[in-house]
Amino acid sequence: MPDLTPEPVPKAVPDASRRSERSRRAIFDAALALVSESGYARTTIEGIAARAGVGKQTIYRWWPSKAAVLLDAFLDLQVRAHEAMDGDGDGGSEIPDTGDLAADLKRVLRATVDEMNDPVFEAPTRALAAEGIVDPDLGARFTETLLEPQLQYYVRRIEAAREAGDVDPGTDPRLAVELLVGPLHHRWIHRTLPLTHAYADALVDHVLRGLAPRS
Amino acid sequence: MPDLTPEPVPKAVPDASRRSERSRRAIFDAALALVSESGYARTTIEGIAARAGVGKQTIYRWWPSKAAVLLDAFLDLQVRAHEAMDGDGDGGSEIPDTGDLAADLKRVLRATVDEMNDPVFEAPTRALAAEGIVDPDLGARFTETLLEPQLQYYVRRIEAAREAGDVDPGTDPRLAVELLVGPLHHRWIHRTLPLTHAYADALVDHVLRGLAPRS
Amino acid sequence: MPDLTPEPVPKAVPDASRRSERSRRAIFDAALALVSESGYARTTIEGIAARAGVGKQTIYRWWPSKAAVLLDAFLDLQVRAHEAMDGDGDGGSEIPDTGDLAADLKRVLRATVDEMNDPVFEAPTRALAAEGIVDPDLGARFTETLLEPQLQYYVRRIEAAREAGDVDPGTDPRLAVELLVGPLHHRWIHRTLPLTHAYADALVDHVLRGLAPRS
Amino acid sequence: MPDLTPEPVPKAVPDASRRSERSRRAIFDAALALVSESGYARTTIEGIAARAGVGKQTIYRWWPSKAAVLLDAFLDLQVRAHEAMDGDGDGGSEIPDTGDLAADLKRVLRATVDEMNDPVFEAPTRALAAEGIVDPDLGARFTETLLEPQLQYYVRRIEAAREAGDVDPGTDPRLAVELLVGPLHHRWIHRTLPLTHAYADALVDHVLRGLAPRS
DNA sequence: CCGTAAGCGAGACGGTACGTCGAGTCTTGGG
DNA sequence: CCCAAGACTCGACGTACCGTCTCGCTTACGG
Repeated sequence: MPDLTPEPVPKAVPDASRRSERSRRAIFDAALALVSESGYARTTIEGIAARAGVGKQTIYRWWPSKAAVLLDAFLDLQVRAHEAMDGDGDGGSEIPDTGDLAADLKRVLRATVDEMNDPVFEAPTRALAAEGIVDPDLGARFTETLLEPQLQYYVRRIEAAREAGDVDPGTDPRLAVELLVGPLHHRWIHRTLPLTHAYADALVDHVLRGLAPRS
Repeated sequence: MPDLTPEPVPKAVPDASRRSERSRRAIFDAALALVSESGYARTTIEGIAARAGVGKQTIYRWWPSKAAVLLDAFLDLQVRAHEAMDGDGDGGSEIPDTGDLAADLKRVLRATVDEMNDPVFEAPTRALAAEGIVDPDLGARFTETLLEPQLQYYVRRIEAAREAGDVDPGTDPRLAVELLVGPLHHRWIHRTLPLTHAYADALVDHVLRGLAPRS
Repeated sequence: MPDLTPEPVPKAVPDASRRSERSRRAIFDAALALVSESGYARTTIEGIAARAGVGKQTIYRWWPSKAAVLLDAFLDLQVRAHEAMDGDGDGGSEIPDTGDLAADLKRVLRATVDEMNDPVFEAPTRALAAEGIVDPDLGARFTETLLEPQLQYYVRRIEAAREAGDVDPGTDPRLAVELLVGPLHHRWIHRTLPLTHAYADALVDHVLRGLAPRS
Repeated sequence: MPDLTPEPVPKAVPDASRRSERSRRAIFDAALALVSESGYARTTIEGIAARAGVGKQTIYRWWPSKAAVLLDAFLDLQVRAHEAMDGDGDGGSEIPDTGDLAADLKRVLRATVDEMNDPVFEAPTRALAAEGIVDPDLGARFTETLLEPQLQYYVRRIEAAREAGDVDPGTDPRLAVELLVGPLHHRWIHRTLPLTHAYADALVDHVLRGLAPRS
C-alpha cells in the first residue's frame, strides 16, 4: 500500500550557510529586551522584527513561533553568560565534588534559587515554562535543552555519592533529583512562599535524610 | 506622600444581583467544551460567546480575561463534580486518617496522579497553570482557589501524624507537603517521565523516611 | 380574499395620556444640546437618555429613531422660538404684503439666509436634511413639517402678487418659489459659495425679471 | 507662540506604488453593489471587505471612512461609464453649442433629470450628498469632484451665450447656473414634486427670460 | 568577473480576534 | 402601567498581529 500522506510540507529549508549572523543576534537581543520590558504576552513577532530592524520573513524563515525564538534567544543568553563567567564555552559547569554531598548540593541549589529570583532570567524562563506546559513540542525542547542538562548535573553528583557510599545504594538518582528540585520549582511556579537559601538548605537536609544509607 | 496612582479606572462594577444565571452557566459550559475540544490557545472569547449564545459584552462585563473565565468555569466544574460524588457541597474531602500515614498519603497521591492523567482535567489545568505562571494575578487566584485547598488537606494530615508521633516532631508540615507534591508537579509540568502509582508510592516512601522520628 | 399581510407590527401604541411631559422635555433638551455639542453622528440614543435622566425605553416607546427624536425636538424648538417672538403660538408668520413684491421677498429671503448661517439652527437642520435625503419616511416628515410650511408663505405672497398684476398671470407660483429657494439651498447644502444678503437680493431680482408681466 | 496642536497623527501613509489594483476594484464593485442592494446605512465596511474578499485593514489603509470609499467607487463608476460611451476617457462631455441656448440647456437638464431618476445612480448619489451635508470634508470632496465639474459645463455654455449676445452682458454665469440647477436639486433632495422633462424645460424658459438681453 | 539565485528589509495582503460601543429588547423595582 | 435603571443579544467598529506574499536590494557563488 502506497503512502498517501499528502507530502506533509517540503518547506524547502533555507540555506543556513548564507544566514545573516547580524540579523540572528539582533533578533535575539530584541526578543529578550521586549520580553523583559513588556512581558511575553505583549511581545509580538512584528515587534521583534521592528526592534531588530529585520523583515518579518527573516524570523518566520528560521523559527516556527515566537516561543521558539525566545527559547533560542534565551539559550544564546545562557551560553554567553557562561562564556563570560568561565573562559571556555562548554555551556555549563559540573557540580563540584568536595566530598561533602550536603554542602555541594546546597551550594548549587542556592545558586538555582538566586537565578530564579533574578529578574533578568525570570521573565523569559516563566514565559518559556508556561508555553511549554501547553505546547508539548516546545515543552520537549525546553526540557531537553534547558532543564534536563541541569538535572543531569545533579544526577551525576548523586551517582558519585552513591559510589562513595554517602547515600543508600538503592537510591534512584533521578527520583532524588526530583525531590530536590521539584519543591523548588513548585514554589517558584505557584509563588506560594518565598524562595530563600534557607529553604534550599532545608530541602537538602530533608532529602538527604531520606536517602541516608540504611544502618 | 500622596498617592499618585492614576485612578486605575473605577469601571462601574455592574449590579451582580441582576446577573443572568442562565448566561453564566452557558458560558462555563461553552468554555470547558471548547478548551477540551480545541485547546486553550485556539479557544477565543468570541468563540465562547457564540457557543454559549451570549453577547461578548456579557463575558467582558463579568470577567477580565479568557483565563479568568476558564478558572471560574473549572472551579464550578469541581464544585459540581464533588456535589455529585458526596451529597453535600462542601467542595472537597479531607484525607482519611486510618492511622497508617504512608497508606493514607499513597492513596491520595495516587488519586492526584490519576487526576493529572485524566484528559478531562488535563487541558484546563495545564492552561490555567501556564497562564498563572505568567500572570501573577491569575496565578494568585489559581493558587488560592485550586491549589492551596488541596495542599491544606496534606498539611492537616501531616500535622495529625506529628501529633501521633508518626513523624519527627520538628517536621515542617508545609515543607513535607511540598516534598510530596513538588516532584509530582514537576514531572507533570515538564513531562519528563510518566506519572504512575509506583512513582507516587516511591515518593511517599522516600519522604516519610526523611521525616521519620529520630530514634 | 383575506388580507394576508402579516400584521405589519401591532406595537401596541402606548397610552399617550399617561405620558410624562417632564421626560419629553428633558429628551428634547438633551437631544438638542448633544447635537450642537458633539454633532449628530456622535449623538446616541443612549447618550440622550443618560443626559435626560431617562430610561432608554422611554425614548424607544415614543420615537422610532434618533432622527425622529431630533425632528420633534427641533420642531418644538421652533415653536418655542416663535412663541417667544410674537405673543401667540401659531407657529409662524405670514410674509408681509407691503405692495412692493421685490422688497418683501428680499426681506424674507435675507431672514432665511441669516437662519441658515445661524450655528444654533445649522447643526440640527443639516442633520435632519441629510437623514431625510436617505430615509424617505423621515424626509417626508421633514418636508411636510418644516419645509413645506415655509414654502407656502412664499406661494401665497406670489399668488397675491399675481392677483395684483405684479407678475405675469401665467406664473406658476410653485415654480417661482423653487427658483428663489432652490439656489439658496443649493449653496447651503454644498457649501459652494457663501450665503449673503447680496446673493438673496440678486436671486430675487433675477427671478422677478423672469416673472415680469409680458408687456 | 508655538503651535501646541497635539501632533495630529502622522499616520505613516502607505506606499501607494505597491497597492493592489485587484483589491481596489473588488472594493469598488462590492461597495456599489451593497449600497444599491441594501442601502447605504445598512452597508458596512465589514460587509464590503467580506464581499470583496479583502481584509478590513486593506480598506482602512486607503480610505478614512465608508463614505470616502463610496465616493471613490462612484467616481470610478462615472469614469468607466464615460469611457464606455465615448472612446476616450476625458471624464465628461462639454455641453454642445448649437447656437440655440434654450435647446442646448434643455437637452442637458433633461439628461440630468434622467440621471437623477435612474435607480443605479440614485442610491449612491443620495448617500454621498447626505454624508456631505454633515461632513464638511467629504462634502468638499463631493462638491469638487462630482458637482463642480458638472456646473462648469453650464458656466462655460452660458459664458459662450453671453459672448454671442444671447443673454444680458451683465449676467453672472455662476448665478445663472444655480438658478437652473438649484430648483432641480431642491425637488430631488426633498422629493417635493416629481422630476420631469417638462419641469426641466420650464426651468430653462423662466431662467432665460430673466437673463434676456435688456432691450 | 559576472550573472543569478539566494537571503534580506520592507511592508501590503487576506484573515482572525480583540475589546468597545451602541442599537434595540427585556426585566426588575418603585411610584 | 409608566418610568429609571441597566443587563441582555447582536453586530459593527477600528486596531493589532498573524503568517504569506511580493517587491527591490545586496551579496556570495559557480559557470
